[in-house]
Amino acid sequence: MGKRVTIQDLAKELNTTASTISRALHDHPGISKTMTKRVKELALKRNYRVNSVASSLRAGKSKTIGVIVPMINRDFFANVISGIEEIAFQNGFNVIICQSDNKVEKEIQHINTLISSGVAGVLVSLGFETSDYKPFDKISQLGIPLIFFDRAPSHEKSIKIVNNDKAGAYKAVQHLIDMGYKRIAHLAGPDNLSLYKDRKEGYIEALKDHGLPIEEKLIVSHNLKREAGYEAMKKLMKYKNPPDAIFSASDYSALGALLYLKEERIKVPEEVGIVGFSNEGFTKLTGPEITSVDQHGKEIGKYSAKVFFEEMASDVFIPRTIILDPKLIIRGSSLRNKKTID
Amino acid sequence: MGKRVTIQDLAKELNTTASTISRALHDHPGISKTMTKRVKELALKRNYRVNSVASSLRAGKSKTIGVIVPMINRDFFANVISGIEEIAFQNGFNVIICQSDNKVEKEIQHINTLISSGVAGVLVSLGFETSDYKPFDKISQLGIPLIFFDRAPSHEKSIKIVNNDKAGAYKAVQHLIDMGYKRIAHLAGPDNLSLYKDRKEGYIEALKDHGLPIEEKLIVSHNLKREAGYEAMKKLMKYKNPPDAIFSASDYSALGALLYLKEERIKVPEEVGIVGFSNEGFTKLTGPEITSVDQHGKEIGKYSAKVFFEEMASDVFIPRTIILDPKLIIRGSSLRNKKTID
DNA sequence: AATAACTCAACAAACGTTTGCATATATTAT
DNA sequence: ATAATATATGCAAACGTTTGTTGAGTTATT
Repeated sequence: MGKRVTIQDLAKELNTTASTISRALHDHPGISKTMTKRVKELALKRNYRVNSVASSLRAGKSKTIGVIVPMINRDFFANVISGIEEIAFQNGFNVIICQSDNKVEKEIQHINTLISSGVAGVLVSLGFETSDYKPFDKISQLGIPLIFFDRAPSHEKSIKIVNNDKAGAYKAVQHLIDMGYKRIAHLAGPDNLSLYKDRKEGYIEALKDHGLPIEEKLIVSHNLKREAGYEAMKKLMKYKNPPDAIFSASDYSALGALLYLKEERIKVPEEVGIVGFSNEGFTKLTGPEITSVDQHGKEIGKYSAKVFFEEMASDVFIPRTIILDPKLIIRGSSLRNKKTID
Repeated sequence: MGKRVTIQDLAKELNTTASTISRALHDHPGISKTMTKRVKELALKRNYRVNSVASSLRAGKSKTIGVIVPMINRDFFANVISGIEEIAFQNGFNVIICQSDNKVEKEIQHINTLISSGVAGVLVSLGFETSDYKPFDKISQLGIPLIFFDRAPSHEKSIKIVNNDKAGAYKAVQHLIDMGYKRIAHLAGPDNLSLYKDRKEGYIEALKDHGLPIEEKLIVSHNLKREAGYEAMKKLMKYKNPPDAIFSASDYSALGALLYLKEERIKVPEEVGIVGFSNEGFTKLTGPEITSVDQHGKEIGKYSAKVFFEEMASDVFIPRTIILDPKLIIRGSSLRNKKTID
């Protein structure tokens, strides 16, 4: 069980001091080429690794980025994380990932541990119960860059990387209209998160633009889960005048809706069309495959990380929002021959 | 942009020293109740957070666990990580997650950064190209507990938490035999990872125990991906005497096989039965749903973390293997009425 | 009353790195 | 030859926490 090699050890072996070793390893111009070479060779030979705890302490911050997401076992978040990691590692940073499980108290706990561990920045996607953003202020107050992605606060005082959810929703609904669906219902998420609000607005706007009426009872708020989608679908189909298409703010509830319809032997897409949101991996594995709005998670992750590095370099804080345009992936659940009545 | 509060700040405010503050916060018996109370109140008021970088440096190790996995966008790994986090956070630890993307060089890079960041322990699931375990020795040599889970080295000198893959495979194949399938093919993973070797052995043993012949050409090695499963299935079905069932070491390739069969209008499970491995989320979303072997990832994660804490507490290293029994989840892809010939 | 025992808090060092400043040697200019 | 400059290295402090040791003050013991 060997003790870890430090620059002191290297210094002793070369009859010099820690400062010289440190400078040599960092290619400081004040150190001679020969010395630099000797040091680097010895460091390699002795398998020296910088103690980044010590260097973080000295520097006042670490080369670590904290990421808080609701959960990692969602394709979208897993992809975002991959994107973040890619950029982070390129810059010699590593990443601490925290799952909030959509719970406010866990978010707060994670904020505290991240601050304690001296992260250089924090990237957050909010849980959908979070409406109080104060706990996050602690981070900014300490001068730690704070960047929201995907699920961001509704106010304008932060840095956000988000999808243009409204445009995505609009595309989805427009597509359903193009396919000839007339009574399009919406499974909506909680309004306190702007992205769900935006999806709903996109839905409404698309209907309006095409002269279709907005019916309150066709908009069902739910918790985005499969079960909720199933129940919502059941409820909707019990109406005297049921919808002929569903645009869901979540793939999971879209799947729930699909499962209900299959149980009831209602044909998809012939009788009812379905479009989901997020392009989860499973959407191309169902029968029929589910049309969905892709949010290119990896890109969002990369952007978020890049913005963090920008933010770290600059010393003025400029709130801003970067909006990425999502893409509609059309699949079987909404692809029917257009039935025109007129 | 407020400066961070330190114990020095608190000490100054209470006309005492940092050591007293530190001890008070840790309920050291040598500090009076009154003093302890005063300190804690002030700490709360000033929103003091321990600087864990400093405390890690002082302690010689941090309260962080490093986790290296091939990728996080797999249900199994996502669940393992959830399990690890749960136990870690209970113990006041946090978790750094690194994705190796199944690349050896990334594993090595991650090992180095984890050592640099002074993690207290490392939990690893190997990439499937890793056959040289030496890079991991560095970790143990520094006295850092190293625990493998799921994809572990084949040798006996490490601590591992693994599934009883052989038993899982045996159950899967036995089930296929029970269902009346006679020519069962196996989509095998690389032999250098014990878990794939074990799955193959379970397959072979089950066949033997039931008096079925082992045919080399029914065992196809592949890279576990969907595309490979598709191609393997295509190849197998071209034989003059094709298999009537597939036991795949991966759900993804099982899905690939299923997709090929559907394309060819070969009925599952009537003509060909399919069983996968891992119980990925999508297996219950396909048509028909795919029978699979569940590895209860969350449990593995929890075990791994617990073993790490045990290991940290003890000072003798005892190589050991903890084996969890996987469970067969029977679904539509293998559930047919038994056809007996005899 | 003198000493022992105890309680509480301060002192100081250490963890490993980085960096401003000082110093010593070598080089060049005058 | 001497002063000015350049080059290369050493010294020491700092980051914030923890902890062994010391010391002052108080209470108990004889």
